[in-house]
Amino acid sequence: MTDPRFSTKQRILGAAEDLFARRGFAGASLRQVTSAAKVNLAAVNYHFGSKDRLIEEVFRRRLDELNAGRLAALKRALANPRPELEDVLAAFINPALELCLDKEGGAAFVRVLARAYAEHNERLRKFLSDNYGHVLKEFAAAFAKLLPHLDKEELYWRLDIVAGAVTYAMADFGVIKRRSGQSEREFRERAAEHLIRFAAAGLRE
Amino acid sequence: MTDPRFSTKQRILGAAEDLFARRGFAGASLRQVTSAAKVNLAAVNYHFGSKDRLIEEVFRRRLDELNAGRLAALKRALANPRPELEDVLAAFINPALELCLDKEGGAAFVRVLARAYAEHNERLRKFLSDNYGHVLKEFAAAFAKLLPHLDKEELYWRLDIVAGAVTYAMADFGVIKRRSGQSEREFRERAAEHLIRFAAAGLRE
DNA sequence: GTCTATATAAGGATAGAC
DNA sequence: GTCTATCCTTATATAGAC
Repeated sequence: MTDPRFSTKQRILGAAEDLFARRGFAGASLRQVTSAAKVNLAAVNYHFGSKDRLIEEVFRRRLDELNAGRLAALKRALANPRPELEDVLAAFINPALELCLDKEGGAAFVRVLARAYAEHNERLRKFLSDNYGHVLKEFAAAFAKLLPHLDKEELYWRLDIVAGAVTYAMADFGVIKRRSGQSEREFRERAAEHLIRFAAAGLRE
Repeated sequence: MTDPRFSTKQRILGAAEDLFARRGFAGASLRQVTSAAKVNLAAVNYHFGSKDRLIEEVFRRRLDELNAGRLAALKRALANPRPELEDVLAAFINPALELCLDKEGGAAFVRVLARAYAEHNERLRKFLSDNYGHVLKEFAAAFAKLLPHLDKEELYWRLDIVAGAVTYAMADFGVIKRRSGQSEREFRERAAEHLIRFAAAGLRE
């Protein structure tokens, strides 16, 4: 009994994720969240203390796993004696793709992640940088090895562009719609393929 | 007297632009806007009718000029008998760059524009598509001519990726910081150069 | 851990004087 | 066109019973 996957806490996190994706952090109220989660309004403050802390927990719940997956995939890619640029890009992108496709609410979460960039919120930036900054560092080092013709500044410019393109594409902000008859999985996998090819070309240039 | 550039209406639009960029549409209240604009709270409803209509006017004030500039630049680029891919990309990007650099509040506006993508707001999407969709169509046609090896679906995928990278980079969502001693103009121009080179490589691939 | 009830602040919008 | 004052709704957060 009391399956932890459907605990009050998890239901709140799931509802918050969905509403933050659709309406933003300021746009989604705790009343809307608790109502969607079918829990009492007071439960948010009991379990999380405040709306800001709830927001952080929405990130932590997914990012711990996502970034562990990215690091593991990077390690596998670099186990190859001559890794390809595409492999490192895939190590970054594919775990996000799996999150989108395999986890309940995963697609909502990547949109929440994209919102975080737009927020420019210092508290949120610090939280993300403190907790997950090392992952970006490891990827940057791997790209640097594969692209020795780029100096550090040039490399960072391009990685910043790649990060933007990936974030935007994963969050499905674009105008391309899924064709009828095409599954969500097919659609997303195509998007990831295009993204990897495009980014690899831009990085190699 | 009564310089229209500093009218109550324009002051509200300027303050709204700044606050929407920094806090989002839901995150910035009309009280904050009118306080920053040094006008009375009731002035928003008098001049615009509602917060939603104010948001639309914030877009219209800039986008009319921005998109006219983009179309004019596209026309100039296509006047060349053998236009380069980079020229068409520049026709799209440079007017946004000028807006950022030369117009008071321009930098805030491009961030507002990026927020609009994240919103997925149907009302806002329809407003933007109705009023400025034809500009994107003209650019898509120009790219199609320059990239005959790409079928329509392939082309649209890539343009979607480019749009994301441009939006994200222009809104300054990335982690790269301006170096001390580097002017805002230098910094932004470098960003645009990198963006154009990167996007051209990804499109040609 | 979950509820009701409520404190307290802030939100958008408007009425009506000037 | 601009002001004050106010209506009404919604917000976050908490106190205290169960």
